[in-house]
Parts: sequence; structure tokens; C-alpha cells
Amino acid sequence: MPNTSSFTTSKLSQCEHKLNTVIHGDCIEVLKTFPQDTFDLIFVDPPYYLQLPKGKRLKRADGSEIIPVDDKWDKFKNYEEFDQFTLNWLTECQRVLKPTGTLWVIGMYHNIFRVGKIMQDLGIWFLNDVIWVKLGALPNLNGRRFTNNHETLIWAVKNKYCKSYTFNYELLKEINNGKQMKDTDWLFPICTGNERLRDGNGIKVHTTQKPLSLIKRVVLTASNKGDLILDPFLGTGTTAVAAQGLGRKWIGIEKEKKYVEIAKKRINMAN
Amino acid sequence: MPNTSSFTTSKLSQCEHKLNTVIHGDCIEVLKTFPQDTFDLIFVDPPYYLQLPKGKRLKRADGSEIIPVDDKWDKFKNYEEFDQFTLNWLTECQRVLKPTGTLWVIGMYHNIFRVGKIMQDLGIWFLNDVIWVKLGALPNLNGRRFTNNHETLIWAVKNKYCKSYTFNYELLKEINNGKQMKDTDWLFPICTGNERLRDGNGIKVHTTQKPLSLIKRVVLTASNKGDLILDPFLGTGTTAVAAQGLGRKWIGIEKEKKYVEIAKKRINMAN
DNA sequence: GCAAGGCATGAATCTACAT
DNA sequence: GATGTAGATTCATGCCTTG
Repeated sequence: MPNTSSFTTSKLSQCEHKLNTVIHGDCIEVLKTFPQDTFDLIFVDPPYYLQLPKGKRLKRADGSEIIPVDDKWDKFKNYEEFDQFTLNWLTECQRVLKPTGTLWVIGMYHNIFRVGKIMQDLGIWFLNDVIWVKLGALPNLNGRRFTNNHETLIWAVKNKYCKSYTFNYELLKEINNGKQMKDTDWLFPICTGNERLRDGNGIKVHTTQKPLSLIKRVVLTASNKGDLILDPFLGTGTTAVAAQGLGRKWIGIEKEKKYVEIAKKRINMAN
Repeated sequence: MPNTSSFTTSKLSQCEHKLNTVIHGDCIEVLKTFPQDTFDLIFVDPPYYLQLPKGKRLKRADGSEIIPVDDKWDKFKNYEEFDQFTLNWLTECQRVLKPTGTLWVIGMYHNIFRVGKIMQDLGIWFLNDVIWVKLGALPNLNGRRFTNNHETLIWAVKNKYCKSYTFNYELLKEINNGKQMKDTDWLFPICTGNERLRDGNGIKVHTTQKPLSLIKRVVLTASNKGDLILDPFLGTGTTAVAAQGLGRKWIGIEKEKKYVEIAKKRINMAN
């Protein structure tokens, strides 16, 4: 079972949240309740602001439809609104990140450049941009672009003076057959099959569920057992499952009640 | 020999520049002399603003020094100055790009996120972000980060309404053994060996010379024979050599007299 | 039990042309 | 720089059924 005792370590005793729980609420409001310099690792999978063409559905040759990301949590009026939202959560993430901790943000070309620039403007210092090569990604169905076959993870520290951040270099080298791990050595299948959470009708519960293998690599790279991990957009709980399984403590924040319920159930099942 | 006749086609007759020549001058000032909607393909390899630690030189195990990018053209006071510079050349590139043309910008995590956001703010519309996987890249020498093993190319059109841009989909598919080309299928060796331009003392002439193979793929992807290509930061002329060799017309702009001379010599040699 | 084949599906800013 | 309609287009993977 998850450890749900209240914080006892220094920083954490300053707030009333419990370890290894999903907090249902607005990400930015909840983040403000944490003391600064609290988390060893923050993994963020924010909305991508996809801007799909309206009212059109892409179809396969057999007539079946591609289910797009058309969720209300991915809608913004314009770039300005998106940027302000991004600035708000990034400001809080930077504040609650330990000087020895690292921040990971995943995104695609729709959003990652904007997010990256806002990070740099806040003084967040980049270590790498890691390419998750998506095995089994959807091809480009109209033959008008290249296959979108990757997502980008920005790996960063609180500011440019943070030098003693956690990085399990030797472990990663070992995973990579004794060779130094590259920012392009991140090949993982997309989340499908039995791993993909589905409702009673076989419909996927979350449009953008990430593969556990990817999040595990992040956790192994940049945290140690007993460290505290935060995911401010927990969704259906993949980060929590990865953290729990690898002996890390964690806190997740999620706004959608539906996802919170599913995440809780899933985390209990995994124990 | 290069075709140095004056422009005869519609747009190009409006200015006095000649085809297939290197223009020595400030990129933004020269760009302003071109009429709008002029170029079929614009390839941009701008300064990366690397912000190296001052006065330190990384050394290999044998004691030899790594020569960093420490050129004056890569220096900026701060992000603000860099952003303004970026906005200036991007504004002009967008203006002179044909509605059927595409714009390519290459960069690394130091600059590409800022550049990408500024592009989006101008209404430039992304098609893909392509990952050049660098074969033979320098490993991370102190084991504190992942190997920097890629650069990112943003591929974009003038605005979101540009649909009939040039994309040689079938050719790229053929190059890729009959499978749709992916944004992660761009594996090319870094520019070394005989391809790397060196002075009489064996010192590399340009710190960031790009491999011809990479630029050729860009040219093949997004232009046809006879099309007009622009490189506003020509450097030592790789884009010109690629364009010339593939039967495209081209214009290059370069501020550093040293690079202009070398590029001219190199282009003549290649003919 | 095992192999082969059918079938479903995945963060999608996926077109061209006419009005 | 809006709206509508017809029409062209794809690859890898995992699960399940069939033989």
C-alpha cells in the first residue's frame, strides 16, 4: 500500500499534504501551497495546445476514424493565453524544485518551443533536450509531411548555478550497454495494448497516456530511492506508478475528477 | 560555371542582385532589398548563442583541448538582444518567402526554443521539427549530461493558410526504402575529414560547418530544379554547393569577409 | 500448443478546389 | 485568410481468431 503518512522531513512538514497521494485541484493553486525547494524531480506533461482543424476527422482507408486530441483541457483562446498559463505553472515548478533537483517537461512542436523559451526566460537552465523516438507512431496519412515520430523532453535545473543535481550517469550507461547514454537513445513504444487504460466500451480513458517505460527512464535518470517526485498534471497516474514501483515518494496533482478516480484505482492495483 | 546573369523572372527583376552569388553584407540589410514572395526555399543556420563558461577549455583524456564555438558572431549581450536579432531576420525571411515555399531553421537547445517561439509569434506555421541525429558527435566529457547527439530543424511555411508548398514526398519515400520518411530518419555524419574546410595550419575555417549530406536532403525535400534558394547566413557556402550541385538557383548572404572569400573559392572548385 | 493472418488503433496543428 | 465538399492517403504494433 502507498505510504500516506504526513510529511516528516524538513520542508514537507510545512504543508498539510500527504505523501503518495493524488491531489484533486487546479495545478497552479495547489503548487502554491508547497514550500520552496521541496521536490527532487518534477515531471510535467502539460497540454500541447494542438489546434486541430475544426469539424474534420481524419480517416483511415477502411473508413475508420482517427480519434484526435479534442479535450477541453487542451483548448486555449490563443498563444497569449497559453503562454500565461505556461508561465504560471513553470514559475511555481521552479520555486518548489530543490537546487539539487531537476525539471522535465515533455512536448511536441506545437508547444515545446514556446514552453522552452518561457523556461529560459525564468532562468531555468537546460541540461539536455532528449528525443523520445516513438515506436509505432501514427504515419502522416496525407503524405504532406514527415511522420511525427518523436516528442521532446527538456531536462533542466532550477538555475544556471545548480551544479550538483541528481544524475545517475553510471546506471544510464549500464542500461545503454556500457556506452554513454545519448539524448537520441530514447526509443520506447507508444502506450498501446494492455497498458492503455480503456473504459467498459474499449474507449481510451485519456487521449495522451504516456508509456510507463519512458517515465521509468526519467525516474531512474534523475532520482534515487526515497526521493520525492512531483507531477503537476498527473492524468491517469503513470508517473505515480513509475515512482511507486521504483521506491520513490510522490505527489500528483490533477484537475479532472475523472482522471483522479482512475489514477487512484490504478495506483492501488499496482501495489 | 555558376549562372551569374541578372534575374529575369518576375519577382527577381525588381532588385539588382544576381543569381548564384554570395552577397557580402549584413543579413538583415540585404534581406530588405529583396521583393516579397521571392524564394522557394530558405535555409537558415543562425548563431546559436552558446554562452560558454568564460576562460575554461574542456580537455580530452590525452590533454588536448576541445576548440569551442567562441566566435564574435555568436556573442550577444543577453536573451533580449538575441531575440531582437532573431525577430529581425525572421521577419524578413517570412516576407521574402513564397507562399508555396518553405523555411528551414536549424538549431540546438541553446537557441532553437527561442527561435521557434518567435517564429510562431510571427504566424509562421510549422510542418515538422526534424531531428538530425549526428553520427560521430562528441561525447559528454564530464559525465554530467547525456551526449548531445542531435540538432533540430524546424520546417515551416509562411503562414497557416499555405497548403500547396513544395514537398517531394515520393522522392523522400524512395530514399527511405519505400517507407514514408520520418522526422527521426535523418542520420548524417558530422562534417569531418576531407569535407571539413581547413586552413594551411589544419585549423578548421568555420566552427560550425554543416555536412553537405544534410543540406542536400533539405534541398531535395523542399525544392525542384530551377527553384531559387536563399541562405542568409551562408558561412563557408555549404548551401550554395548543395543547391548548385542539384540544379537549383541560389543566393547567399554572409557578413564575414573571410567566409565570403572561402565560400566563393569553394563554389568555383565544385563546378 | 504454435504459427499465420485478420483487425484495431495511435497527441494530427495532414488537401485541393470552388465560392 | 471563411466555409463547404469531394477525394486521396498510411505504418508499426499488439491482440485475437483461425487453422
